[in-house]
Amino acid sequence: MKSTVTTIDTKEQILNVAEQLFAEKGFAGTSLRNVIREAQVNIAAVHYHFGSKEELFVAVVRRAAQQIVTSQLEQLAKYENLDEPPSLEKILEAFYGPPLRAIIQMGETGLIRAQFMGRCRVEPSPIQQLSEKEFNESHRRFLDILQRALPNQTRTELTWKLDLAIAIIVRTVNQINQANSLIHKGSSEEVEIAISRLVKFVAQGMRNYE
Amino acid sequence: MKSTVTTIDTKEQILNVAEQLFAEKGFAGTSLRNVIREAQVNIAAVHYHFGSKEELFVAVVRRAAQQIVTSQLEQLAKYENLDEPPSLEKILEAFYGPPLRAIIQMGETGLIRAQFMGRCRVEPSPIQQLSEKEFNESHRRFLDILQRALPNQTRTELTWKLDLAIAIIVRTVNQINQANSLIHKGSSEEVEIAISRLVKFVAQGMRNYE
DNA sequence: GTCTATAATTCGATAGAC
DNA sequence: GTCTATCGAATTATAGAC
Repeated sequence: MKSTVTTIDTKEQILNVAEQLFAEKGFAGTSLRNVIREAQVNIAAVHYHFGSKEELFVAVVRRAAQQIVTSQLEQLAKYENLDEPPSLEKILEAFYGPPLRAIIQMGETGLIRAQFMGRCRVEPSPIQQLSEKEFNESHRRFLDILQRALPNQTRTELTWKLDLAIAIIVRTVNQINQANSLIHKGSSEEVEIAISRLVKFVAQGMRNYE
Repeated sequence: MKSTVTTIDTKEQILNVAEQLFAEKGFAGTSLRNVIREAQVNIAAVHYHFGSKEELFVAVVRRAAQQIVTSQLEQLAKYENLDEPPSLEKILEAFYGPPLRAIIQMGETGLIRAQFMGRCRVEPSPIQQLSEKEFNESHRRFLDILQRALPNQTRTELTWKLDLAIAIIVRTVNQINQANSLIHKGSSEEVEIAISRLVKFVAQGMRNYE
């Protein structure tokens, strides 16, 4: 079916360009004209495939979030059914490792995705809410297992610590390739070192309590 | 001089409303017409007092950043001329304490300021650069004294750790009053507890190295 | 599914009267 | 210093031909 292929290409082309521009300029700072110019498609194609600017944004969020969440939960599943809770370090490794490796492996596209996800967290209502919804289940399950690994800490305490852990990974991936950043786009060994240092940095802060 | 008083009121009124709208919607998401409607001033007044939308943004940044930087450097000055470097905890206390206390003391206005400063960090070029410039000297001096307190760590390592420390304080103040957040707008005792927990959280991660 | 053409708003900025 | 009026450009979205 030639027409189907063409459609998918057009849709994906729009999604890719929209993700990049939303990442760089935010929702309000990106116009559909910017998107269609770079994607080399017609303005009407956006409305035909997605309906509106906001629905286009939701589509971009869905695609990005699902990949991250799926890889995280895949790692987490190994631990959830064990009698013994895993160490805090293993949990953080399951949280940080998959998205970081995926982003690095994707190259330039990964950096765009990282920037996009970070921007979602500071978008005004209702854009931010649309994106956070995609992570709800993942965050709840990570909190559950954190609770088992750190039984002396309250749910509230673990919640703001996980929130800070997210802020840290978001900032880290957004600083990739910046001067003096923890990670520079490069070898997979460098990524593993960065992950272990991030895990160490955060684990120290999370374990501490009172 | 009545006219002077009126002028200052108009300028400050514009600054206050602009800070709130920039904080909520970002630079691109805020129109000058939104500002003048809420500030109840004339559209031409904005251009008369500030010149352009971008110059208005710079004026808002200046006012917000200078207050934070001044209070931080005031604390830091006590340590810079000592022979013995202060402990890591004391440095972080000087970094986190003054802005956090100021924001809490300002009430609703402080929350807006916090949101605004957080948003500056994710604005696209050249907006972000305009705001980071205001913090350059402060960050350099904090790095210098961190270097003395943690002589075993490289400048690069301390740089990304300070960057994460900033990401943490930014996220924390932006989550004030959210469910399960570390701080809820309230008593000054609660603020001091929050500061010490934040310091503890970050100090653990920063001290660790290799 | 893709295109052109255009409707209907909204934007930043300015000229000029007061 | 403040106002009205307005320009020129850009925006989202849609109608209708192909």
